[in-house]
Amino acid sequence: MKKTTIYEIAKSLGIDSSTVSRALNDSPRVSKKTKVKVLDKAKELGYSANLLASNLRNKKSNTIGVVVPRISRYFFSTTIAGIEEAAFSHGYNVIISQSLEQLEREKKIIDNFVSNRVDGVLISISWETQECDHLKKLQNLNMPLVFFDRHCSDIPNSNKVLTGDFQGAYQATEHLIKKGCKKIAHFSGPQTLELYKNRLKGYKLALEDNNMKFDPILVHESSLLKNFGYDSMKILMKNNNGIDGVFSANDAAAVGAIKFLTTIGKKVPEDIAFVGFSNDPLSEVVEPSLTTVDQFGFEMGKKACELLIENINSKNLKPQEFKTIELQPTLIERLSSQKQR
Amino acid sequence: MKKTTIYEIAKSLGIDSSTVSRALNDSPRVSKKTKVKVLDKAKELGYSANLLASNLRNKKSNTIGVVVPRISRYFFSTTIAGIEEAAFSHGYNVIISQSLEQLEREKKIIDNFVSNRVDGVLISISWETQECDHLKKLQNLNMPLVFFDRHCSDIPNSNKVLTGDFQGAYQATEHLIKKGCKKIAHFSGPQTLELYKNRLKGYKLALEDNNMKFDPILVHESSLLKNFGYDSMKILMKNNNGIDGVFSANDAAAVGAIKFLTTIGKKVPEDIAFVGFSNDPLSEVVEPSLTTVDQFGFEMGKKACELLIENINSKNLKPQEFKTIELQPTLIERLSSQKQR
DNA sequence: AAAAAAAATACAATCGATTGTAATTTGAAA
DNA sequence: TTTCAAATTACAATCGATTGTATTTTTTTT
Repeated sequence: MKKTTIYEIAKSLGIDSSTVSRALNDSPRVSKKTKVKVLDKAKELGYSANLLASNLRNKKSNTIGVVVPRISRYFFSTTIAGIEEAAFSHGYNVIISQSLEQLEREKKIIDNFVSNRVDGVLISISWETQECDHLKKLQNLNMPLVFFDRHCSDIPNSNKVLTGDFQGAYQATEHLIKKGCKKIAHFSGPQTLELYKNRLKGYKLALEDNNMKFDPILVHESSLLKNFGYDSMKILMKNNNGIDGVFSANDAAAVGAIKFLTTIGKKVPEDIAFVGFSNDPLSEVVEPSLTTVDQFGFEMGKKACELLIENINSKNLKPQEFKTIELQPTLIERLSSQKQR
Repeated sequence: MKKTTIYEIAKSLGIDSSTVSRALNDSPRVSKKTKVKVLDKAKELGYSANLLASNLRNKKSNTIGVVVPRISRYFFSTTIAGIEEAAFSHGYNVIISQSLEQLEREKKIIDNFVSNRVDGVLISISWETQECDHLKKLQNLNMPLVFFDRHCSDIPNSNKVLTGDFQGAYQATEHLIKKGCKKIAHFSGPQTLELYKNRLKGYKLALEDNNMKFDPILVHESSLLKNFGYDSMKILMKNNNGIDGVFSANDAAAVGAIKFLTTIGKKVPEDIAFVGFSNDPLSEVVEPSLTTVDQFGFEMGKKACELLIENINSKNLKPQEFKTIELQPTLIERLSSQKQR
């Protein structure tokens, strides 16, 4: 079942392949009459352009490479939906690979993207990614690169679309304080990632600004999976140190913690109030519903992709000025923080 | 920043490009000595094979096209994770596009895949997809195609990886009956999709096998979003027809329904027991936790991708026998169905 | 040392589309 | 009708890697 090429069209019409090519691309150098003939014949023969050939010649693949830690994590899948949306409307394809939080895999993926000559790369780095030589290589190759959500502090000159993690965390913590919490714990994520550092900083500053002292013992660092939230809460309760609020750097851990409290008969928010981060679908469903910080994953993906495409188009035009877009998150108040004062 | 080609390597070593190519591919026709020289020079010049060129020549893109209705739906993102896993380990790239449940978009995506000469296509069709000419076209082009989860009854001769929807639904319904439910409602999805038809059939047969009469008034068809579950439950309760169990064709709708019952003070499972479908993360978190049917999305994606790759490799060897793999789902018992008899 | 066999390398066409340049055709002006 | 510019179309090289065939070099055999 060989596919038709422009040569077949050309031969069967007795004209040259270059004319066929120009006709198909609606070039002004071809007469209307021939264009019609070519288009008709193309349809008749079921012609479908071979983009492999076209891309080779044009040195452009119309493809964007995306690296995420894990596709099935809700935030990332939303992000991808946004990327897909923007890419689709600009005529780009999207290759997606997951690093599974492994640096080695991430490197392989990047190499593969280079070999496939993607026009640009969107990445949210893995936990393990500390030195970013593989990404610097991209920049040296002059290949547009945009970070989203998780970036490399190692590379100052780069395009990024981030959440206002600091502000979000500050708001979340301040919200708990306003609701009357006196002793607030924090579930934090891997400190290799800037974003968790920033959420921690936001938490810290909100405390200080409200004359509450920051106590490292109240900060639990983990991968923030649900069961870690459960376990962290257990430990905190065992030490029985009068905690009455928790700001969790993600929703899953908060949900785990709430589930633990339910098992021991503690009330949320009366005994302990909660704020999470991300607005995961879980947060709306858990009992009581979880106050959280919406990160706008879809918009982030869309913005990141648009920024990348902008970059692709302006390639080599000017010494690129790097942009950092920060999407300001919004606190969504639900029941888990509605403490009576 | 021009990229190095085999010609540069060849020239700088004073040998022919064909030798370089063979050296890079570790062909036995090249001496070890030259291989070493070539490899060294390649590294020195930062050579990265241009797969656009290679793919054109080899008529193989090493890329798999995937169409899903919506990436951010948990089941599909899990499925994609499975696909990615299998693809990665076989050296394939994955292009992902979402139909957003629109036939027109689906058609465009397929055309694009053909133009990009993907080696095969994995698809879970949209709601709107009833006639599948665009997919038949793929088959005519001799392009391997595997359906997963949602397939086209229109195309009998095809490869599919499906859930045992009938069996799952049967089990779920029977489970409710065994727990003592006497009047069981069913939330069903769009009947354009085989899978919802099958879940309905399973529900029906389980009733009949247990001498309970099937009452169409108890079947609510919707898109199964959370709020539809909420609304359906409201309607069912308004009619006050003594329902004491619900089998929902997905988890979101069940969660919505449970949330409604909470607002009117009805108890789950005491007053009304629930079983959902899919084992969405929500199902574990909702209060009470939702008994559901695990669909093994990851395995489905992996299996589908492996089947596709098998197909790609055996292309043209034999008149393809079509396979349908059915993954048998498992009932996960949680609290929402633990009714006292 | 010459002949034959084997190993290594070079030449050249190919995948399918694009594009600068050259050649031809068309139509208008003289 | 001739002339010249404009509109069409054809020719040929190119993108970068692959591969069958031809040629050269090396090794083995006699």
